[in-house]
Amino acid sequence: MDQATREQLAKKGWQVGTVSDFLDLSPEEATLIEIKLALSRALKERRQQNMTQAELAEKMHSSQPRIAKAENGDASVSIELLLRAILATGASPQEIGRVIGAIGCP
Amino acid sequence: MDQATREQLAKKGWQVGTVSDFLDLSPEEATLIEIKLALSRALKERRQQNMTQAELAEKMHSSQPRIAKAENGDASVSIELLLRAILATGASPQEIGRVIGAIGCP
DNA sequence: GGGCCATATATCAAGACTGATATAAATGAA
DNA sequence: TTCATTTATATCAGTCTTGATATATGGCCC
Repeated sequence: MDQATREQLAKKGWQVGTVSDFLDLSPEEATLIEIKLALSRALKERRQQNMTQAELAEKMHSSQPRIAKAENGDASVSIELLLRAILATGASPQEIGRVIGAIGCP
Repeated sequence: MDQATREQLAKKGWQVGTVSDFLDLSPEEATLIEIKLALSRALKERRQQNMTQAELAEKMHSSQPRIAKAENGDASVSIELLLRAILATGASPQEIGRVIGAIGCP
């Protein structure tokens, strides 16, 4: 993860323990964050093709502000909510598998 | 999802709203549960090849009882913890992607 | 400019998830 | 069987995530 990415993450509330911890995330922690970011990007792409944040929120019994946070990779959004949202856009497990499997593949 | 699967789930605490709701989960809710179950099965397989529950727990700063619950598909375990555990066994995003992508593929 | 829609940000109480702890059950070797 | 190891179950206080709500910003047409 490069420095620019880290600064972006910090702005969105990502922190693991102290700030100094944040400077060297374990590979596992970094991968987990990458999974979240990949899911939020995929969510945004899929949702934009079919509906508005408010519509998706209603469909999945959540709220528009929470979808906004999910799409922006906010740290307060769980993977669980990201997956629920992506599934609500009509994605299949296969599509989700592809999104996660593509992480780190140049 | 067949009847036997449902009965197993009920025993582990899976419920969405009331029991009657549980009898007809939305496809999205069902898929989310299938994702969790697939991840917990994969976790158990991978972990057993290399280490004990206690060892894995220490490596990822969790506890042995929580790993046990994760491997048994307990409803009180989040996808987040499942992923952290699988990553701690050394799995790559690609392997996780395969696990999720294989859901529903006979 | 104003009005309208979509998205972003802030706050908060209620509920879910967590690690820790204790303990019980299973497994297996001697 | 007894003992050691591993795994399962139960409880609980602290923390994190949630939906709801209010509000702010941004774009776009008139």
